Amino acid sequence: MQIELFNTLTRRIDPFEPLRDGEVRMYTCGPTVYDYAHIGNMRAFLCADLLQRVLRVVGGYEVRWVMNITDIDDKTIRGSAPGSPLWRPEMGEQTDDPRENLRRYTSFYEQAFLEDIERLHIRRRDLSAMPRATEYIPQMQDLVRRIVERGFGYIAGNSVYFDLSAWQAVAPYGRLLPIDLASIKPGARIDADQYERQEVTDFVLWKAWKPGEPYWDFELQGRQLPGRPGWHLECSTMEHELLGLPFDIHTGGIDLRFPHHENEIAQSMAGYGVDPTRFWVHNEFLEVEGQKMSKSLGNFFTLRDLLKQGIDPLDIRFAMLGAHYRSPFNFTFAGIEAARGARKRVQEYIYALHEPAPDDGIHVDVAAVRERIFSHLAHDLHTPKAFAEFFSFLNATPATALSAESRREVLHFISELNQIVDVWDIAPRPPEEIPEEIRRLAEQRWQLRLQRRYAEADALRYQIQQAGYTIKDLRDGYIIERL
RNA sequence: GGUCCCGUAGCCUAGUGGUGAGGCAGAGGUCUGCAAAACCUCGUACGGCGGUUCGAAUCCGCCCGGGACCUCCA
Repeated sequence: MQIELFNTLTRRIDPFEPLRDGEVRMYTCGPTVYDYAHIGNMRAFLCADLLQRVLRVVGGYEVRWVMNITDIDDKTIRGSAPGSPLWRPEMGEQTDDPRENLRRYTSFYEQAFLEDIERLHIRRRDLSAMPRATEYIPQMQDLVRRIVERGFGYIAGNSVYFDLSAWQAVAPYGRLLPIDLASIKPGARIDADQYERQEVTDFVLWKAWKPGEPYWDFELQGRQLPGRPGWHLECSTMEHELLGLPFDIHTGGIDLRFPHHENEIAQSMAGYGVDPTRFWVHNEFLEVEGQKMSKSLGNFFTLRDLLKQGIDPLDIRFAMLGAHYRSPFNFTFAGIEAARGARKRVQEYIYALHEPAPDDGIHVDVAAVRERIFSHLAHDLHTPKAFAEFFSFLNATPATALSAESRREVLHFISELNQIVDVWDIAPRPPEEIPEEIRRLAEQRWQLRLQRRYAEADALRYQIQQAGYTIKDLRDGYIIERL
């Protein structure tokens, strides 16, 4: 099916075709591993995951998906510095080597991140690579060298900067977000990489070493410039190395449009001579109870915070997919509760599809429903419309009324849909592990009930409920379920 | 201060000029000894005030509220 995507570059929904036949190359700006990821970060990765799954399942493409790990920047350096309050015992002992400390610190949070995304069913197997920035230092240095050689970079104070005015003389800048060009101050430089979005200025490509910080040797134009890469540089380099330029789709949070992605474009074009990607896909932010999520408001959550509260990560996944990726998603606990109920309802429907069908079961046109739902997904990942369509179908088509053949077809379709949504179990209802004691009580109750000794039967049911199980009476028997 | 987005029934989420939107919660009903589950039925909502129009949630203006980027905790 033809996929269409909103492209930040063109500001409209464009039909998508990969540059190479049948294969989509896609890059996602990954986490900076300085702390546990929060649910706002998670939304961005979930949106990317949705996109790559829709490309595979609806578009029928092979997808080569790369998400980087930023393991060198101000925050990771600060966190791994000697005496840092952020250092945790699980990271081991701090050493005399800043680079080794950085490695221990970031690998701890990288591991935590991998665990987090796995819980949200962002599958490691779908990612063809998760490169760490520190493993591509020589390639980054090569890109800096290219940029300088072509006259778009210069050395100043042992750092290397991108010469924005030289660049603007030959190419447009501000393609992703209209930038007020008048605010550009010629020659002004920015060193900070704390997601530097200070001003439209010459941004740093290579940052000079400061005592105590990790550094890599770098020789440029006969000068020794020990230091580390600037933030924007890593993505430009790793895309080039792992996907090849140009590639198809670049995703990230909407905040990264400027300056990060804008600078990425400038670097890649200036250094490699290639406009790196054709589709820029940006997801909107997450809010909490209608407010910006921030530590000062006390509404700041990591995924782990929510798991501690007993929330099922798949309910979070389902809730987030319920909002369109270009709309703000309002995270509320009531919303998660609603998602839980809706998800469970579908799960029960799936279980019911596995049960024996009546002889007079009705037939449904599954192909038509599939077509409608998938075309909503194909049209700029419109999950809300797809879900509305899906639930309308479920409402109109009770599982219990379906013929055996239709049940198979519906099940097959839901299983296909679940290759994208990935929050349901397509298998039959798993047998409950019911303790012998509970089974005995339930059987006793059933016998009492057959004898119409209801008061005694109810007392037993109450006892069973206290033990955490519930009885559902059927026509000729009963089932026991865990509460 | 500049540029821009949003405000939909109790709660979420779609919908950009002209029948019904989807989910959760809630109400009534069928079934059941009772219940649970399942199934059926039920909600004329569009922040406020003006304006344009035969007709506005949808367009325009102002106001209120939330958010984004431009000036580092996404």
